[in-house]
Amino acid sequence: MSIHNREIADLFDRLADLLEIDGANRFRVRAYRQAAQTIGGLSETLADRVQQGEDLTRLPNIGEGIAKKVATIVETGALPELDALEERLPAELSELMKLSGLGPKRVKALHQDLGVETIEGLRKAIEQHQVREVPGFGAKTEHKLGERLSAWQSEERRTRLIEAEEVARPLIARLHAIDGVNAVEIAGSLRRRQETVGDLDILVTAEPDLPVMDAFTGYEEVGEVVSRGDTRSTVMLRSGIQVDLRLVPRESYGAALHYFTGSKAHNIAVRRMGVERGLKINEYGVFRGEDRVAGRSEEEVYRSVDLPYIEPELREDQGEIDAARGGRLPRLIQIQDIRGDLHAHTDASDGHDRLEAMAEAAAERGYAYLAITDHSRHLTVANGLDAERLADQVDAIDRLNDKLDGRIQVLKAVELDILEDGSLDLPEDILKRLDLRVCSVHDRFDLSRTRQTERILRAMDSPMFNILAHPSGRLIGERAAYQVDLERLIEAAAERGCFLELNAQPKRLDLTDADCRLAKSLGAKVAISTDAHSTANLGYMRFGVDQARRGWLEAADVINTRPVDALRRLLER
DNA sequence: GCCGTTTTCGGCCCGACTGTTTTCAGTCG
Repeated sequence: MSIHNREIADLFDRLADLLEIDGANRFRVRAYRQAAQTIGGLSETLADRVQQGEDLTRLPNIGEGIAKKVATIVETGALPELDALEERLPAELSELMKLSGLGPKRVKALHQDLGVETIEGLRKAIEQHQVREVPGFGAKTEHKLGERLSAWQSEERRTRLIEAEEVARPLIARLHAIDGVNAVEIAGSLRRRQETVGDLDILVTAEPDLPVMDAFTGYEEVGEVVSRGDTRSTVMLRSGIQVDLRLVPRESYGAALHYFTGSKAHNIAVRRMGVERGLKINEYGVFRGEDRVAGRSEEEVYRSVDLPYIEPELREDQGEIDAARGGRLPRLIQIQDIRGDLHAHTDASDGHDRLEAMAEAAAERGYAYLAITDHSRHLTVANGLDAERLADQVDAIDRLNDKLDGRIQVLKAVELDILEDGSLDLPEDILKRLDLRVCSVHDRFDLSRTRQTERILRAMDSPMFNILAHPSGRLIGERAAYQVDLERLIEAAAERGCFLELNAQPKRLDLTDADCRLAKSLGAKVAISTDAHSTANLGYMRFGVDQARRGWLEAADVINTRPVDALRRLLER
C-alpha cells in the first residue's frame, strides 16, 4: 500500500524539529515545514504521482532537494537524513517541543545539560528540581512546565467546531457587554471554519483604557491565566480550551482581523507580497515607512497587495493567493443556495421525530424538498426498515405530499446498507419505487483498503445507487476513517452518474475539505446533507456548507442547490 | 532549502509577553 501524504508530511515535520534543535539554519528548517504543510494539504495522493514520474517541483515550496527526498520516501518508506539525525538526537525530542513553553533552544539545553530524552525524563528532571539549574530556566519556568506536563498528558485533543462555538458564545457576550467596546470578533481557525480548532482567537476593538482584559481574565470559566498584557492575553479555560484575546484600536480592525484569522501560512504569504511592494503589514495596519496606508477593513489589506477579498475559509495558503491574483477565486457556495436536504431520518428507524414533523421543519427552513432516508433492514440496531415497512412509508409519504399541497416535496428515499459483498440491502422492486437511494457502509470497517474499495465500487455498479453517504465513516476525535481508495470512488461516481455526500453532522463532516477539492477536480458532484435524526438536526446544514466552502465548492458543484425537477434529472442514471 | 514581471544570489513576516536578564533571548501566534 502506498504511503499517505500525511505520513510524508510528518517525516518532514520531524526532520524540521530535530534540525531546529540541532541549531540548523532556520530558513532551511522553515523550508521543510512549508513543504510538510504543502504535502499535508494536497488532495491528490503524492505517492501515486511520484510513481507516475510526475515533476513535484511544480508544487509550491517543493524544490529539487525536497522532491528527491519525497521520491526516496515513496520508494523506501524512510527519510535517510532523518534517520541520520536520529542517530545523534533522540526522536522523542520533537515530542517535547509540543509542550507549551518548550522550543528548540530549551529542548536542546535540557538534552545537553540534563540528558533529558523523553517526556518521562523531563518529568523526573522537574520533580528533582534539576530543570531550574539549567541556564535560561528558573524555578518559575520549571513549575509551569510541570503543571503543563500533567495537563497536557491528560488531554491533548482538538475541539470540534460546534463545541468551540458553544464555548465561545458566552465569552463573546461578556466582552460585548462592556461599555465602549466596538467590536468582538471570533478569528482564527473557528472563523476559517476548520472542522476542529486548537484554541479560540478573539479580537476586540475598543476605546482605550477599558477593563477588557479584566473582564477576560476574570471570566468565571478561566482556569489559568497563561499570559496577560495590555493588548494581548491568553487564558486556559477549565474545559481545557485555550483562548487568546487581542485588543487593538478601532482603526486597526481590518488588519488585526486579517492577522488574527490566519492561517499563519496565508498571512506570511500576504506579508511577503507586502514586502515586494515596499509595505509592512502587521496587526495594526499596512504601512509604507511610517505612514499607515490601509487597515480599517480586510478588503483594504488585500487591496494594498493588489488582491481581491479572500474568504476566510480559503485562507490556508493552498493556492488561494494565486487564484486571487489570477481572478480565479471560486464563488463559494452559501447556505442560501441550499434548496433541500437529502438525508434525514424519522422515528420509523432511529430518528426522534415523526415524518410529518420532519417535513414541517424542513418547510419552515424554506426548503423545496426533503428526502426521508430511514435505515434499511440490515442495520437492526437502528430499527432498519424491511421492504414491507418501507412500502408502508412510501404510501405514507404519498399521502403526506398530497396534504402538504406543494409547500414542500417529501422525497421517498432510504439509507441503504452496502453489504460486505457489495450488494444492496433491499430488493430492486421496492427500491425502484423510491426517488433516490442513499447508500452507506455501517459495518466491517476493518476490511483491507482493496476489499473496502471493491465493496463500494460493486455497490455503485447497481443502477439503484445514487449517493454514497459519509464516504469515509470517520467520527472526528472518536473513530478513524476506514481504509478506502477515495480517489477511485470519486472517479467511479463521476463515471457512473453517482454522487458523494458531504455529511454535515459536526462530528462527521465527511467528506473533508481536501476530499471536496479532489471531487471537484475529478468532476464528481456532492450532496450536502445533514443526516438529521431530529428536526433540530436539520440546522447542521451550515456546518456542511462551511466544510464545502473550505473545499472550494460552488453552488453548481452541489446537487441540492438545484430545483427539484433538475435534481430528479440528475438522479436518473 | 526555496524562490524570482526587480533577482539564479541573497534574501526569507512581524510583534507581544514572560522570565531571567541587567538589555534580551526564547517562545508563541
